[in-house]
Amino acid sequence: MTFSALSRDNNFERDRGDKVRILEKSYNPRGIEERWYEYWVSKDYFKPDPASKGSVFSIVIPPPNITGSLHMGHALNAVLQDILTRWKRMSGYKVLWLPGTDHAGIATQNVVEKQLATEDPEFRVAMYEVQAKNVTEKELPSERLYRHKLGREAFIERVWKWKAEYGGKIIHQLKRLGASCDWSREKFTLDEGLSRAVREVFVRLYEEGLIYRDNRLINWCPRCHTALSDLEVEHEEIEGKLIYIKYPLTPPVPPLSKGGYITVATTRPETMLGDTAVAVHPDDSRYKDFIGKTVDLPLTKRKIPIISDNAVDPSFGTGAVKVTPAHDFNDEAVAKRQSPALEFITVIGKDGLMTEDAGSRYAGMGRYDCRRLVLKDLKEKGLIEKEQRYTHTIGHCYRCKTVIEPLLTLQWYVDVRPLAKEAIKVVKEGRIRLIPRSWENTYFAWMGNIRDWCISRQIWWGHRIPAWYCQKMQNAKCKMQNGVIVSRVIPTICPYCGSEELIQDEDVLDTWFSSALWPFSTLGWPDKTVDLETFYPTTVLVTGFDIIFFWVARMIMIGLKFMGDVPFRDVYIHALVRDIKGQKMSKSKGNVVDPLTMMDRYGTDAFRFTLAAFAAQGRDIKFSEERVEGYRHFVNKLWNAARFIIMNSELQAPSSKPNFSLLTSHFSLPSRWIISRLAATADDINRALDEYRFNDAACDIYQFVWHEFCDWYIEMAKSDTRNPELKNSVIGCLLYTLDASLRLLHPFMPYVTEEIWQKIKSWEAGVRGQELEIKESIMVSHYPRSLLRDYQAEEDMSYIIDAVTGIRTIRGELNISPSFELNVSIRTYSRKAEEILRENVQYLKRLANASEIKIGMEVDKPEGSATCIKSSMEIYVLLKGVLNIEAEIDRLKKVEAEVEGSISFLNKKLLDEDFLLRAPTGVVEKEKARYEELIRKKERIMESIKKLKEAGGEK
RNA sequence: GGGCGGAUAGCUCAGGUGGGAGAGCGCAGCCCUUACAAGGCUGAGGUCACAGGUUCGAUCCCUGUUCCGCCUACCA
Repeated sequence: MTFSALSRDNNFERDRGDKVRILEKSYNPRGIEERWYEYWVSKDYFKPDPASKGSVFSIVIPPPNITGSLHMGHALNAVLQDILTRWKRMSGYKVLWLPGTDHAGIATQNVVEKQLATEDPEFRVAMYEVQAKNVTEKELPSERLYRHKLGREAFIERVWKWKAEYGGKIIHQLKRLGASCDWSREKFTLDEGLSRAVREVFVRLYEEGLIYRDNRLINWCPRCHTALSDLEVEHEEIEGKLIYIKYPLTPPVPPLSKGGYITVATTRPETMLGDTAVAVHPDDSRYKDFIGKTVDLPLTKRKIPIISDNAVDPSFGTGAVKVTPAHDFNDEAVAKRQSPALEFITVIGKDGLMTEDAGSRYAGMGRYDCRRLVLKDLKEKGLIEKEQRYTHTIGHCYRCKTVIEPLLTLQWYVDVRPLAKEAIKVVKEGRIRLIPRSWENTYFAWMGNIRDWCISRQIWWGHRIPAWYCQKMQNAKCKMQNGVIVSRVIPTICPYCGSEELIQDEDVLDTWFSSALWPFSTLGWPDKTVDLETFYPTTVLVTGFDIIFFWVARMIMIGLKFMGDVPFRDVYIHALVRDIKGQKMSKSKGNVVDPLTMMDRYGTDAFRFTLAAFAAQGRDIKFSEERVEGYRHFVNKLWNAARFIIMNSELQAPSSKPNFSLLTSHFSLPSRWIISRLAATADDINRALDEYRFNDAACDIYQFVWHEFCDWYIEMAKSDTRNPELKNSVIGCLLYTLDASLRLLHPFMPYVTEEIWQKIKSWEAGVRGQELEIKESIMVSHYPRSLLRDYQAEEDMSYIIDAVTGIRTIRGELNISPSFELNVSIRTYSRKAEEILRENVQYLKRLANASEIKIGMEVDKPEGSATCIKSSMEIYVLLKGVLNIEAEIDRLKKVEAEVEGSISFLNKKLLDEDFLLRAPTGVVEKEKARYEELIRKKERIMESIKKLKEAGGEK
C-alpha cells in the first residue's frame, strides 16, 4: 500500500511540501479500522509458520455457535484473547489463535425449523389466527412438523444452505473487533476432518467399554423432542401447589370413610396415572401395618403395593410417597431398589401428551390439561385432602425453556468416572492452572460426583452416531450378541449374519461431544500433523465460567484420554458481562447492550479498552456505556498527543533531519525521567499480562500516557522544542516515547495505534527523503520490555513536580487566574534540590506561569506571600497587596490542623513501647522520619501564620 | 440443602506478601495557556457493611451476624 491509499481518508492529508499532517482535531475511526484489518490479513500477520523459531503460544477460540450474533460475552472473550495473542506475537512468540464455529445442534435446528415454518402457508394462516383471534400459541402447529414434512436429507441440506448464508455472521463480527485469528486455519465442528475425529473417539471409547447404551430415565424436552444431558437442564424455582391425595386401601380393610386410606403428597397429580407403588419409611410407626398391603389406585383399575424405602422422609408431607418410576428420577431409583423391581408405566409421551396407558379418558391430552382434569376427577370422588402452596424447582430445557419431562428411553452414555479421575489429578498437580484459582473448588466438586453423560440426541443436525443395527435382528435371524455394530467406516454387511440390511442409528451426538475434542481435532487429529505437533497442548484457554462443565471439564477429560496430555496449561476464566444494574443481559429484559453499537458509536479501540479495563478477576462486569465514552476520550488524547508531536517535529525543515538516536543525544532531565517512567510502565504491563490482570495493565498504560507523558512530559517539551540545543533530543525523545507507548497500547487498541504508528513512520521516511509509503506494521514490531530505569532522574524530577504542584496549589486554592504571572520564592531543604530546581527553572516558569523565581536554601519568606510546604521545600508566592490575609491564615490553619492530627497519631505510636520493640526496625525508622518531617512542617506553617498576623496587624 | 463470591468516595470499581486507602465518572472553583474544552490546573468528598478475635498495629488474616449476587442438588 502506498501513500495514495492513505490520503483518501479524512484524518490525513499530504500537503505540497511532501509532508503528512494530521488535520482532524479528533480521531475518527470510520474507514480506518476496515482498512488496517484488511492490510494485516493481506500480509498474513495472523498466520504462524510452524517451522519458524521461537516459543509457541497457542489458543483455540471457544467456538461460537453459527446461529450466534456477537454479544458482550463473545466480545469480552475475544478481546482478551486478542490482547494476549497480539502481546505474545510482538514479544517474539510463534503465535496461533485458531478460530472456528460450532454447529450447535439443537439451536441451529430450532432456527431452521422456525424458518421453515414461516415459509409454510398453513403455518402462516395459523400464526395469523393466533394474532387476530388472540388464541394461545399452543394451538400453533409444532414447528417440528415442518422438518418432518421435508425429510431428513432435505432438511440437512437446508441447514447447510442456511449456514452458508447466515453462519458467517459472527466471524465477520469478530473481525470487526480486530481479532487476529489465523483465518486460514478456521474450522467448523462438522468439517470432514473434525467429524472423523468424532467417529474415532466414539469408536475407541465404545471399544473400551466407556460408551454404552442403556434404557433409563433421561431429561426429555417435549418441544425439541430430544434427550438432554443433566447440564442442559436449567433449574428454576416455581411457585406451585402440593396436593394431598387419598389413596383408598384395597378392601376388605376399613372403608374410606373410616380411615381406610393412605394420603400422599405430590406436585404432579397427573403422574399418579403411572404410579406403581406407594412408599413409606420402614421405621415409620404410623405406617408399619400398611407395608405389604395394596391400595386401589384412583382413576385406574390397578392395585399397587405399599412398600418401604429408606429414601422416604417421614417428616415431609404425610410421610407417604406415590411412586411413579417412569416419570421421576427419585422414584426410578426406588423402583430399581425393590425386588422384584417395580413396574414402569409411561403415561406421558414424547410430545408431552398423555399415552394410551394413562387410560382412555386422558390419552392424547396435554400434560397440564390432564393435570386439571385429574384434579377435577379426584375432587368429585372426594379424594383430595388438601392443597398447599409450595415452591419447588422445575427443570427447563436450556434451549427453548420448555419444562423437562423425565422419560424412559434408550440412549447412549459415556461412563465418565474413569476419565474424571485423571482430570481431577492434573488440576491437583498443577499441570492445568485455573485462573482465578477459586474455580478449582467448583471444578473438583463437580468432577468428584460426576454422573454418566447422555450423548445421544433425537435431532437431525449433528454428528450421526456411528452405530448400525442388523435388520435381521428384528426377526431373530441374526445372532449378533449386543445387537449393534460400531464402526469408523460405514459397514456394508453384518459381520454376524452377512446381511446387507443394515440401518444406522437415527440419533446424533450431543454438540458438546465434538466440542470436547476441539483443542486437537482442529489441529488435524487423528492424523499426526505438524500443527498438532507444534501447537498442542495449547498455552491458554480463555473462557467464561458458564461453560466450565459443559466444555472445559470435558476437554480436559477427552484431551488426556486421547492425546495423553492436557489440552491447555492455563484456563483463564473471565466474568459475565451484566448490565449496569448487575442483571444478566437478556432480550426479554430488553437490557442488552450490543457490542456493534458500541463500536459504531465510540470506535472499536475505545470499546476494547473498556472491556480490558473492566476485566478484573473474580468479579462480574457491570457494563457502563459512560466508561466507553471515557476511553474514547483517551483514544482522542493519544491522537492529539501524536498530532502535537508531529506538528512540532515539522517545525524543523525536513532537510535538518532531526537526530532520533537516543544514545548520541544530550538529554534534559524530563527526557531522562519520561524514559525511565516508560521503562517502569512497560515492566508493570508485562507483569500484569503475564498474570492475566488485564485491568491492571490497561490502567497502567492509561496512567502513563495521559498523566505522565501528556500532562508532564509534553508540557515540558513545549519550551524545549524552541531551544536549539535541546530541540533534536527532545523531538527524538517525544517520538521514541510515543512510539513505545503505541506499541504498549497496540494489543488493547490495535487500530488507532497502527494508524498513528504508520503516520510517524511515513513522516520519518519523508524527512529522510525516502518515499512515503506504508511501513511494515506496528503489530510485528517489538513489545517494549526490560528497559532501563533511571532512578536518579525520577528522584530529581520529583523536586520539579513538587515545586510546580506547590505553586499550582496556591494558585488554585486562592483562585488566582492561570494567566496571572506569579513571583515565587522557593526555599529548599537541600543543596541537591536547589541545584536541580535552578538547572530546570525554565520548566517551573512555564508550568506554573511564574515570571520570577528565587531558589535557594537561604531564601526567606517574603512579606505578603502565600505558603505551601512540601517535604523537600517551602514555596512562597508573593501576593503583596493582593493577598487576602485572613483567607490565607484560614487556609494555613486548615493545613496545620491536618498536620497536627498526623503528629498526634504518630506521637502515640512512637511512645508505644510494644511498637518500638516488636515492629520491624525499618517501619520504626520510617515512622520516626515521618514524625520529624511533620514537626518541621508544623513549625514552618506556624511561622508563616505568625508573619501573616504581624503583617495584618501593621495595617 | 450444600458451595462460592461481593459489601471501600455521590455512582462504577481497583487495592500481589498486614504499617494511616486510589482511579474513572460526577461535583465545586479558576482557565479556550498556539495537541486535545472529548482539554488544563486546583479542590471537596471515605469510623474500608456490622460485632468479636489474632497482632505492637487489621480495609487486608480468623470467627460470627446482616444484606445482595451466583453456582449446584432426585425432599415427593
